[in-house]
Amino acid sequence: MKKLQDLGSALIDLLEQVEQPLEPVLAEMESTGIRIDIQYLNSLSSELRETLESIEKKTYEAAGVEFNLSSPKQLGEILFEKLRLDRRKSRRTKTGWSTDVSVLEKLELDHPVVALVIEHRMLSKLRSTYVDTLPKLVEKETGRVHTDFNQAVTATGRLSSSNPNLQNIPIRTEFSRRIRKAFLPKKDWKLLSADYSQIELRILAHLSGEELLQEAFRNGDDVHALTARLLLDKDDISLEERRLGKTINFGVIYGMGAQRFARSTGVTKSEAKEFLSRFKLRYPKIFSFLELQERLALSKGFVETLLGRRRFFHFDRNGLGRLLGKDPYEIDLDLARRGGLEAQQLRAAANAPIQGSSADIIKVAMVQLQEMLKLANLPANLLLQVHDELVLEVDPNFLTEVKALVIRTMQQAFSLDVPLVVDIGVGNNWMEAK
DNA sequence: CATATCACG
DNA sequence: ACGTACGTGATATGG
Repeated sequence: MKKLQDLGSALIDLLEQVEQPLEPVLAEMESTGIRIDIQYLNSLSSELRETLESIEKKTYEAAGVEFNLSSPKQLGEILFEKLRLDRRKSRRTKTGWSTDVSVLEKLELDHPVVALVIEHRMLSKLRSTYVDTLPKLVEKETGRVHTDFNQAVTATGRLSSSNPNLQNIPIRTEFSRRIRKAFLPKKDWKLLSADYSQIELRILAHLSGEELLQEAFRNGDDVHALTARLLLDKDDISLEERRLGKTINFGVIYGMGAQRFARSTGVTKSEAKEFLSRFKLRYPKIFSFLELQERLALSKGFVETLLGRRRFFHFDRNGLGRLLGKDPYEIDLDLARRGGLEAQQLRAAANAPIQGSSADIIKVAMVQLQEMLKLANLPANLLLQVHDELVLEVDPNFLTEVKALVIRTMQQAFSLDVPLVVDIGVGNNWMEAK
C-alpha cells in the first residue's frame, strides 16, 4: 500500500474500487464453471480422426514419402529439399525453414501436398487443443470445466485464462464453430453472450479526441467503411475495400507498418505507404496521440489507462533510458525507434492505454453486473470473460430482464466522449449465442 | 526445456 | 538499407 500511495490516488482507487471487488466475482465464475457436452465432443473427435487419417494418406501419396506431419522440421525438409519448392517464399528459423500458415499459403498453388498440410494443421490443432482436451477436464459430478482467471499476469491489465484457456476457444472457421456448440448453459437455461462493439477503436477515438472518428461513432456510422472512403477518396465502397479500411483501423492500434499492411491486404508496398500517410493526414489526432504515448514511455517510464493503470518500461540506461525526465516533445521518435527491440517496446507503449482501458471498462462492468444480479436475486450466472465479451447462463423466464441489465450495465460502465455499444445474443450453446 | 506453430481478443 | 502488429496460453516435436 505504501508503494501504491506514493504512485498516486488513482492507483489506490483502481485497486480498491475495481481489482479487489473483481476478485470474488472471478472466484465465483471459476467455481461455477461452464457446462460441456462430452458426448458431442467425443463424436467430433472420431470424425476428426477419420478425416485426419484420410488427409495423411493423401499427403504421403502426394509427397511420395511418409513423415510426421506434426513436425515442422520434417515438413520443411520435405517441402524445400525433397520437393524443391521455392525457398524464397519461406524464411530461415533457428531449426530450418519456416512452414507456418502464411508460408504454406504462398506455396499452395505450387504443389498439391501444401493444401493438404494446411487442412491437416488446422484440424489437428483443433483436435489436440480442444476436442480431445476439454472432455478430460470436465468435473464428473457437475459436467463443467473450471478455468483459472488470472488477475495479475498481463502487462496491460487484461485478464488471462488458463487450465484450460477458455479465452481462445475457436470461432473463425467453419469447423471451429462446431466446437463452440459444445459449450452449454445449465439444463433448460439459455447461454447469453454480450460483447462491446469495437471498444478499442472507440477508446482510441475518445483518448485521441479525433473528431471525425468520434462523430462517426456518435452517428452510428460504419467506421471501417468511413476509413476506406477517406483513404480511397470516394463515396461508394465495396466489401473488399471495407476490409482494407478495417485492416488499417486495427493495424494502427498495433503500430502496423507498410510492409505488414501490404502483406495482409494484398496491395503493393508503395500503395500501403500511400494509405498509411493518407490515414495520418485524415486522422491527425490519432497519430499525435499514439506518438505521445511513445514519448511518455520514454520521458516518464510509463503510460496510463483511463483508470490510471500503469504499464512501466525499462529502457537501457546507456541508450533510450537517458531520455528519462526529458520533455516528451523534445524527444526524436524516429531516432528512438531505430533499434528493433526498442521499436517493439514503443509500439507496446502506444497500444497499452487502449488495450488496458478496455480492460478497465469491462472489469468495472463485471463488478457492477454481479452486484446487480445479486441485489435483484436474478437467476443468472456470469461464466466467462473474453476481453470484450461476457458470457452468462440465464433462466429463460428472466431473459428479458437480464438482457436489459447486461446491456445497460456494460454500456454505462464508463462514460466516454463516444457511445459504448453492446451487442447481445442468446442461444442453446455458445455458437448460437454469438 | 527451447522452439515453432496457432487458437483467441 | 532495413525493418514493425499489440496482448495472451497450449500443443507437439526434438534435444
